[in-house]
Amino acid sequence: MFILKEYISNLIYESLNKKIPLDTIQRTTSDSKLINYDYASSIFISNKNLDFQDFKSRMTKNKGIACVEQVNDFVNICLDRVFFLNEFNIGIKKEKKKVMVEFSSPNTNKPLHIGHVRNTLLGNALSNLLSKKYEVVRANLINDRGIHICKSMLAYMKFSKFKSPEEAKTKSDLFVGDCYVLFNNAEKENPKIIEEAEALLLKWEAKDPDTLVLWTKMNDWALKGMKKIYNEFGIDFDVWFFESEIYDKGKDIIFDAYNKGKVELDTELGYTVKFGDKPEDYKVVLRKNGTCIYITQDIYLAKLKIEKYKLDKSIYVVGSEQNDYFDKLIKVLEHIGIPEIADKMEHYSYGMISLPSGKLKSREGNVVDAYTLIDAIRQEALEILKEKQSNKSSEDLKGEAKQIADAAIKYFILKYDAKKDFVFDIKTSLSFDGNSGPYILYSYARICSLLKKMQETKFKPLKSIEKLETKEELNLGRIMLKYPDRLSEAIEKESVHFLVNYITDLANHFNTTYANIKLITKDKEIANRFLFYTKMKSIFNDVFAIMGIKPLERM
RNA sequence: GGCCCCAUAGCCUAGUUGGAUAAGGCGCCAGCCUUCUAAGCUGGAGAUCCAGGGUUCGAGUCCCUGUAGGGUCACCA
Repeated sequence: MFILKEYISNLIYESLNKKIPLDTIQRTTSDSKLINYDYASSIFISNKNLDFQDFKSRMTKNKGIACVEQVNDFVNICLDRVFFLNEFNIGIKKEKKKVMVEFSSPNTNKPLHIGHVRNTLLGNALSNLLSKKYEVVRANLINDRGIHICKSMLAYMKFSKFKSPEEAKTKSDLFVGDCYVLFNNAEKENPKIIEEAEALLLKWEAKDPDTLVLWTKMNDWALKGMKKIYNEFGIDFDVWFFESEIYDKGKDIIFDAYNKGKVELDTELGYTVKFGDKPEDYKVVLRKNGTCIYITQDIYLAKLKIEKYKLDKSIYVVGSEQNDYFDKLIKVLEHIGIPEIADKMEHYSYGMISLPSGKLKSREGNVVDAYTLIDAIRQEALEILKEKQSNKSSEDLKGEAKQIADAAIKYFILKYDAKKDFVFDIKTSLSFDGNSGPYILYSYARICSLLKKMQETKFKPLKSIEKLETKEELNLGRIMLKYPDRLSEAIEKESVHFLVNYITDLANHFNTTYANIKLITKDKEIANRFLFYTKMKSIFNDVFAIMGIKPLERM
């Protein structure tokens, strides 16, 4: 697969007789201004003494270079798009590197909410994206122990009107979440109830049989619901870590570092790493009584991941509210003498989702849980389908509505730059027209339908594309050729939204062409177009696969 | 208060190592279905790119200051 940026930069470099360094040859962006060209370079602005005519004559000798012109101080290059389209195929050169992406990582005391949905879809798409180039291990860390779990358990025993989700006629993870809300309401009345939850945690840690039975039961309820959502979104994990199995590990690492003098035992704070003299440079890593805190486990897990799975990189998809925490975690690892672990860790931070009413607060039940989101959007999709395909029963349309809703959610979540916060308003956020999941799905269905209609004409097939028939399709070809560049940039920058924007742009131009040009005409033209739009379809398929969207052949 | 993130049309966003006329969508206005799928397409109005300074041939993009918003400052996870 040609990455044009590299390919052309190299040609320019060669054609200038290597008078300037390769890395100063830059592509200029502003793609919308390059409709007639494929590539622009500003080298002649910063290197006025270069001989353009000489450059041009060398450059045009290369295969696939159609023209080289000087416009407004830029060197614009147009390619023989047909030549490159025939060379074009999906797939990027693999690199022998192993990357773990940990994402989703839910607590088992409450159901997944919109914030987890962002995490999960983002982590999944990032994994898909990186697996184009690297070997990727998908990991999920289940936060299945701790005081918050005990709160739900206690409330279940004391306040729940129902014995089970079945009895309450509610989804099992929502049921657990309801218990959590019950606890927090009770705590407002009686703050001392927290002591009972703490007592329950001690019983859990002492492996009290009755407590363990209840804990197992409620965790199963929570996990069952979460797995259902993973399943619906088409998300799999290769590795599951359970906090309950590792929460008290990591002490040895701390004690070892303590013996080496890297960790201090502060009589006030406990076992502490001190990067500097000020209190903000301290990080407690173990309680003074020797019991573990969260970071103790994280230190252990960081090491475990990298050593057991022989990783070159360990990515954590975790919200931006934990930026400082991850900075500290990495610093601690460096400081206690395992920088080789720290070096491989990366916090993939993403922004918060808030509701029009304000911040998400799951303890008050002020959340959009994943089911509410999914159900609402499916219902909406079904209504639209019923209107458009009134000849079918609503049972028949349900499957299609599901897929459209799925695409709408995924597009909506993935189109944003991951690091940005956004406000989520279920009524207005998930659009079915314009820049949306349904829009790219619809464009794809049109391409499929077009190809099918073309086949029905029984045209004489060609081995390769011979020409692009219209100005519009020449432009489409230009956009298609950018795909490898976009893909490699997206991998490089770990930015899924590059591709979401790209595919929207491609869909946009395709629809323009479709509306303005009659595409099924003479045999010879159909033969060219069939190959051309088949390639376009493969780009859609590739991006859909990364986004985790299942395409529809018709809608 | 310290540290971190962010600021682009009425609204939501893109703007990929600084480059040509700041791009798309929503909403608004005017059009396009007897012809390959109208969840579509065409045209129009709408932007002192938060403010001020700096670096540069050139700044939405880099640097400084300020302002607004968000995050975070636990022996919570």
